[in-house]
Amino acid sequence: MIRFHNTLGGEVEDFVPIEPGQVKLYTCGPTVYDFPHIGNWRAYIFEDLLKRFLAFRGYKINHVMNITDVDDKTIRGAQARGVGLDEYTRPFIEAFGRDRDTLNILPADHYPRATAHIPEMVELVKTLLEKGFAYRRDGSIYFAIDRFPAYGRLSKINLEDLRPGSRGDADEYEKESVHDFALWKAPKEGEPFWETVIGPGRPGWHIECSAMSVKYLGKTFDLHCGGVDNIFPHHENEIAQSEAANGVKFVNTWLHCHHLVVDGEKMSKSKGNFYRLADVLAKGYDPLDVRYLLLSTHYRKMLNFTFEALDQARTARQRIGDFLGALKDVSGTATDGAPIDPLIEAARDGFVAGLDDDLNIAEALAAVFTLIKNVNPLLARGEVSKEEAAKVAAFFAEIDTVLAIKPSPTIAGSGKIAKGGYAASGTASVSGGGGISATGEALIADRQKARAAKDFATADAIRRELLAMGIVLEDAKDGVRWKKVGPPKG
RNA sequence: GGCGCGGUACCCAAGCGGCUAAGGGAGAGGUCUGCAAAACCUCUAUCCGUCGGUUCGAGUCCGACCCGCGCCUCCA
Repeated sequence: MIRFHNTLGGEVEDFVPIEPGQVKLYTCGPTVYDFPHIGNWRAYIFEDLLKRFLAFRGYKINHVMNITDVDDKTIRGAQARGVGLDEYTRPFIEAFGRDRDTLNILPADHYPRATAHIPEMVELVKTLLEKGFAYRRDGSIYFAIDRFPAYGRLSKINLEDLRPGSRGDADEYEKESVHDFALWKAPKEGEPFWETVIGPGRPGWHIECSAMSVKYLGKTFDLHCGGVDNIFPHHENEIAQSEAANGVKFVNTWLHCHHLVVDGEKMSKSKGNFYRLADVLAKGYDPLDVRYLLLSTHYRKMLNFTFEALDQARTARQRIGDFLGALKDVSGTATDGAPIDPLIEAARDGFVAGLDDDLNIAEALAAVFTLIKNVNPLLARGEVSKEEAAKVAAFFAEIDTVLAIKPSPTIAGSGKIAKGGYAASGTASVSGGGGISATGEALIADRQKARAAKDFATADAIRRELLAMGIVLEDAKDGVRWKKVGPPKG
């Protein structure tokens, strides 16, 4: 039984989907006014883990992720650049897709864009007006919070307790109550707007998620995810709009992932600790090492991003890669060592039990590393048969449908991924994915010749040269193994 | 002020009432190796922010306190 911590109620509870075997999932997507930073990716990777694990447990998933392509920031950005909204947001949408693939995140089933769903939003606002939950003021339409008594249930907020914030937003005209929020914003000079039956204007921030989720998932669906900062007001407002309009429960389970901080502090451009994915990759790190790091801390815990932690993540992932390489090299037939099957089963049980428990990734990973720890000694003593090694490798392939931290064939082909290759003794013909340059191959071959001639000075010089190229050599009994490594530690 | 999160070894991080406190990284010694690397073996928290309490028994429950952090209408 899978259990999740539901923000609504604040407790870990059994997960029971509305339709057996099916999960309807909505995750808050990017506002495409800029490139995402690694904190955004932390959230998307958490959602990917969630999704992959649900699939692993046999669920079919219908995943919707919105693309917010009209809001204050996209409008401001487009104006500043003197281009249309569509032209302004397009590169960010494309970059989002690229980075998502780079991080091995499965695409959603639907990526509805706000600008493509104006009629649905208008319809929803119309319903709210008709039902008396909304009112007009100076061309804008607001949601009247005091008509929705359940307001504040998700975030456990009492409106009276809210610290009165600065109310200098020029968009806010006269509202009945300070906390009422805009469903529809009156047109302003120079801003894009739509002519609709509820009047000209553009949608408020929250309405798109309510309108698009109902379209693709129905009035009530299973899971809604986002960052903790979305709890209030965004998700609170979504609940108010959706439940007021539809008269039924909006979402059964809310999952919120905690923030990522850098060196213990919130990322900010002024502090110089603000990283986008490209900034990290530019330092030579493998994107899947980044994925591993962002994945390996429980989603409800604040994640402190440091390059030291990234180095540790890389090493941990390397240990898995080395282990898989060693499995590949097993050629022996049989053995009377300890049986492998129980070790694999124990690992699988631990892995599933961990993730079943509100995605306890640490427990799941511990089970995986324990398997490595148990099999490596057998490997070292030559007590693993080829068949057994294949079984262990198959297990890793199985769990990697969830973790997705191993080089995938497509990305490995680009040669960016640290992956063990293997060169038969003396020939340096490399096999296996990962790719290595022709000069690299030639150097390995030269070094093998030098070693055969006991010219160790030359051999070591070549090894250093390859290291400078980011290639580490490991001399094994039956040949030389190479792997690519990232930037130097420290 | 309100709501919430966290403080477990040198670092990261599980455990949340009961065997010798997971796992990863780093470090020390050893085996293997031409040397390395990887792997293996051994070691590295009598103790889980502090002080009380409950209990036969507490990082694990209760209370108080001390730190660090997040949100309170831009924000994953």
